Amino acid sequence: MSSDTPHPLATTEVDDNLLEVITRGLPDLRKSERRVAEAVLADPSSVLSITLAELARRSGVSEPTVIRFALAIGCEGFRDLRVKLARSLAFARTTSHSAISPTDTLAALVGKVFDFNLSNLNWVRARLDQQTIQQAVDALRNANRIDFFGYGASAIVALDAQQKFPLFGVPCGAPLDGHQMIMTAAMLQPGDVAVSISNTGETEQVRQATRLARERGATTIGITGTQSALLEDCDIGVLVETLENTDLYTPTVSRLSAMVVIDILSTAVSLARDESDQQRFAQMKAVLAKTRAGNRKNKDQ
Amino acid sequence: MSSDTPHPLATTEVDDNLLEVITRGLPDLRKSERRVAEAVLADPSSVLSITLAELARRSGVSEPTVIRFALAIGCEGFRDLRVKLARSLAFARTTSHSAISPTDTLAALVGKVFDFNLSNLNWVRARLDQQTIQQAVDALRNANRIDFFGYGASAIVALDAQQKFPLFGVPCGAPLDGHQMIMTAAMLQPGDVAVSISNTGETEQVRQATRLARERGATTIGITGTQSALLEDCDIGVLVETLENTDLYTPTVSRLSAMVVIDILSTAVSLARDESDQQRFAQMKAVLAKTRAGNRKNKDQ
DNA sequence: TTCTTCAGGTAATTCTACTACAAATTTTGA
DNA sequence: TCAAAATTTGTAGTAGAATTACCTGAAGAA
Repeated sequence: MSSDTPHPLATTEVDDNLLEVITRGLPDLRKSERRVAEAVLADPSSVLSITLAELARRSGVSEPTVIRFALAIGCEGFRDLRVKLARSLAFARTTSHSAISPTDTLAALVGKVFDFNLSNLNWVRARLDQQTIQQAVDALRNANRIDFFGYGASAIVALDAQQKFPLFGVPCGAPLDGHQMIMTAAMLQPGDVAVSISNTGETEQVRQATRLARERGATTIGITGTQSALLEDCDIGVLVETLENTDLYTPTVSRLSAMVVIDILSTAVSLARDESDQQRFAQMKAVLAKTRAGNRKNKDQ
Repeated sequence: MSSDTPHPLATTEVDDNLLEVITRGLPDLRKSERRVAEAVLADPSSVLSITLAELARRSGVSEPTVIRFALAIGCEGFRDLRVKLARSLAFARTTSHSAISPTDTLAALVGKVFDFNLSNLNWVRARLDQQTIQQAVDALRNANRIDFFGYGASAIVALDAQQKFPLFGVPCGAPLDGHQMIMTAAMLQPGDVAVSISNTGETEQVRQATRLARERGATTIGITGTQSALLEDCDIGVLVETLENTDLYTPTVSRLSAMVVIDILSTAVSLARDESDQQRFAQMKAVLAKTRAGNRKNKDQ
């Protein structure tokens, strides 16, 4: 696909979000091409239904310039640009997610909440640093014991993590109050891993436990929503940049994002661990299923 | 959009998967249109890059027939078909060939997990019954007390919900073990609401508590991933249809989906409740922020 | 300045999507 | 059963969309 268009801005990976490619490439474009880029970014979804000539008119440039723009951002022509754009827009249909208002119908509200969460996940995906994730995976796969520290809203993420990781044969904990955290952290030793989760990265209880864990020689992984004090305290700092949460009514995004990151970590770790562990995992699931089928009194899922 | 193409197969909602629309509409198409449909279904992604004439040749029909086919399935022409197809394929791509394999690079894995979660949320969105949600909102906004029942993995969703709803001035609980659930349910009375969460809808502890709550006269809301026994037990049954979880390594989807539904419910309820409650909410946030700023020892977020 | 280079436009060209109409096929009614 | 009506499908033609070739003018270098 991009093999015959070796332009510097050509998309390197399979599905890079086209809008992002455009934004990133903006400075490298020529002046009038940039005008096209801005016109596209101003109202991306409309580009799907208008013609090349119309886009040229909107941008105040000639038609060939639009084509040159398309080629410059790694498309094979205007047709291809439309297809790629449609694909990119499929997830984040609403680029400018309008704020939720009390006058919204329920249908509108449902749409907005979904849109917001979807575009948030896209946002997070685009900004997640793979190297850091790799480091975290490496630390976790070799851990003798893993403890998850989360307080308040982040406690839920910690619990989620704690439910997943034991499946790979590593003992896990998720102490929920400050004292328990300290006690748990105090018991850690080299070879253990502490995963601290806090959206603000300022929660004192979590920070204390993290510092203590580090002093004890454990590897510390921090997961926060902003560059924060907690990340400084950690050996490995995973930054999960969520969409600005200007809206009063959707505080879920940070939790949701963190859970997806946890999902990635646990999946990667489980793949990295050796076969025997995977067998143990399958076995364990089988037993669980049997138990559930037997007396209908067991754990959900 | 579909207003000027009042064809019976026209897409009624925003984003129905086009491939599904085609499959569903197959029997209603005329013979030669069906040939086109089959050609498209045989290799959907290639349609994005070929011309109308080429598709006609592949299908063994004339060019106008291809256009008629496009109109028949609710598109506005071949151009529009390509755009809609590209959008649908953005999801389908993940749905079909997203099995995570041990040979995947970390980057591939990250992409797949995100893709899977994103397309899942889209899936859920398309299948969520607004009427049921409306009923749930109506019940919740008038509740004197709300209890969330979840066990195992679903306990996390219950906790999440329990963290959100008290903000609107209603006392909430989320008992986590079977005994506590029964005790809590036994204390409910008319005017109270019990929200039971279970992906399988078969968890016995949750079902027991739910039945008890209903006997006590409380309104019961069930949130499950499949049509299940639990839904039968409830006054209001919210079905959260997630993507088939064939994959061993991503059990998060059901939890994530349920959390988004909870998000919708809490947002809708908060909008529905009167001003005074909203003020209380803002006040509460202010106090929380002050406390955190003061001693740095408070709740996250 | 004059030459060179390159961004960007004009105009011509090709091809694509679509329309009008006619042929072919199927259905209906006597 | 056959002819008329209705419906499906193809042929041929066309508007206009995307693309290309080429030219102009501006900016920078010698």
